[in-house]
Amino acid sequence: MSKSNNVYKDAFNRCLRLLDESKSLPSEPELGTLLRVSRTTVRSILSRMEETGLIAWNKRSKTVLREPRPEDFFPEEETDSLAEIIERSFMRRLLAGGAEAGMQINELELAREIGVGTTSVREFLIRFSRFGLIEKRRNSHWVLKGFTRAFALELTEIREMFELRSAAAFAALPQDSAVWVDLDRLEAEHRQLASEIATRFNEFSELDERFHRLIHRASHNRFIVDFYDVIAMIFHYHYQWNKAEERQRNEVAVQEHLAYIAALKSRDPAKVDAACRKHLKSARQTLLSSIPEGRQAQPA
Amino acid sequence: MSKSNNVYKDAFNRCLRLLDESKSLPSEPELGTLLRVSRTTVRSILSRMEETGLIAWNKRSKTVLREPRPEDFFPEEETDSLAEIIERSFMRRLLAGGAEAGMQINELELAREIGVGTTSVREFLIRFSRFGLIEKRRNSHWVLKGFTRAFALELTEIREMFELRSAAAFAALPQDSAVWVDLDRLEAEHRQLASEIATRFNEFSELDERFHRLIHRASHNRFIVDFYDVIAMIFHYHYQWNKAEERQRNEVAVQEHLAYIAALKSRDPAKVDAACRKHLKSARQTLLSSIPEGRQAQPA
DNA sequence: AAAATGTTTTTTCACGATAAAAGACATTAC
DNA sequence: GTAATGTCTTTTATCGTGAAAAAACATTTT
Repeated sequence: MSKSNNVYKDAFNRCLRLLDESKSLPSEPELGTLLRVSRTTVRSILSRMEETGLIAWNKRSKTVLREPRPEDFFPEEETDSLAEIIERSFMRRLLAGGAEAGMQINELELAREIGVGTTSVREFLIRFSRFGLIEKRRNSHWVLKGFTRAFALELTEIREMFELRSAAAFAALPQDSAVWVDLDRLEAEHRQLASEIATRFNEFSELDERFHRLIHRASHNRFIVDFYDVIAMIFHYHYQWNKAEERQRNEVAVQEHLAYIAALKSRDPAKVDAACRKHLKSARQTLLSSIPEGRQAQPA
Repeated sequence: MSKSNNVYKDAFNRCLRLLDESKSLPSEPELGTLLRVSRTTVRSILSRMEETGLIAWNKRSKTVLREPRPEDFFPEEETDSLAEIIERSFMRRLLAGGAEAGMQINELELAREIGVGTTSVREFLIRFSRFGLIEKRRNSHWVLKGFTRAFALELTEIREMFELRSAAAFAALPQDSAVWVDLDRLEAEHRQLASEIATRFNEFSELDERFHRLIHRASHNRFIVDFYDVIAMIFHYHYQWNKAEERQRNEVAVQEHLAYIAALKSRDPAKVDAACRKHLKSARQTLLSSIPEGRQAQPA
């Protein structure tokens, strides 16, 4: 099978949404930049749009002929990259229980189960290993270390160390730095969300990530910035998995963020430290409370 | 070609060294544990040893017939894993200059140049990416970020954060913890090395790594422990590359380690902090002084 | 019956091959 | 002459395949 054309399909779908708004499309290179794909892919998209009667295409003129209909879109599941498919399958198995620490991971079995080649699974596992949840035995299998309380504590320890430092660096940034504008924008989005929290509470996780990434970037340290990928991954699946009290939790978190933003704007190190600690503490509580464990605490 | 039998060759060589000392070999499972390979590999080794007249092998009896000769050994270069070969080639190119930041890395070209398949190169790059020196453009090439001053500063910033914390945790460990015995042993090795520094200064880097890993382990945090891999990699190549003042540097470092060890044994947090800081500061200096750069400091 | 040896099966590692996607070069349009 | 389009080349992503190595199972030995 070699390679799926999900890049094309995904870009095609995104291009369809562009069609709505304009009566003619820009140049091929411009479209490529817009959709973040090469011109080769842009041309495939245009070809298909011409074939299905969406546009009339003649050299520079690309006139929109009709509104895109639902059936013009490629099915969502065909737009995912293999890496995404593998990650989802893997995380489902990991979180769906039966994933005891110490269990061994079989590349071949995983590949067969997901219906992909072993190479892709291997590459996924290597990439995934930096999250600290699996470990390779040289010349042999991978070992699952498990989504345990210990993992959550180790993760949050680093997170707290990094974020306190980043927040301090952020507050020390000169007044004319572009980040203050970004922060203002995020603050506005937080206020907006807070006022409509009853209906939009599930949009928090995306805002949360953007907010923390902005702060971490102030560290100007690639290791700190990259570590946020680990946190983001864990929280992403954590949110999907643990829906209990979601609205309540997010409402609290939004308020903590607003206090944290206010502290940053005050540029007073002590206030920043306090607000940051307070928010991180409750984030840790949330994560910990969602991990069952306690097994060793209940002897038979 | 599919797969080299370097595991077998390496284990064979190590087994030859075992031969020297004993007149008969232990059981197959025991040998497997000793050499850290499977029994399948052990049996291949025994077969060859029998063929080349090194041992007489009949079921449980494996009698050594003669001393191994130099020609019995497989050439050293055939015992390296592909990953090691690729890493060395890659680092040579990276450090041998001409590796400007921003340069793009071509998987196919690298693979051809080293004489290996693309899969191995891809997997290497993915594994290597966690060191923060390269970055992937989605669906496209890798970008070299370069072994720059900024890299060194970001790396040491994290290192210092982690090591100060680990050292504090170490000092707080109960007196009956096994680490104190390990520390005593390392201290003895340091004293030994210090007394013979004139001739053995090049053995320091290995001792250095073992010492710092022991300390980092006290953090009981996988992210801290794993981060030492980044440091170890950088220092490994750094030592190979920058031989200037090596003896002098190592002599200083050994003394700093001894002071650091004394501080740990005192279990006084303030002393530990001071000794740790002092050593880390000079480690940073050493690393920084070996990085040319200064390019932006000399405008045309 | 425990632990070794002997045999078979399964898994990992690495390759070459091929379609998708990117990129480079040549040509045309404004 | 700049910026687009048209065409061709190179690189990346993924698979199936086969040998090396591990692991599982069966048989012997002490």
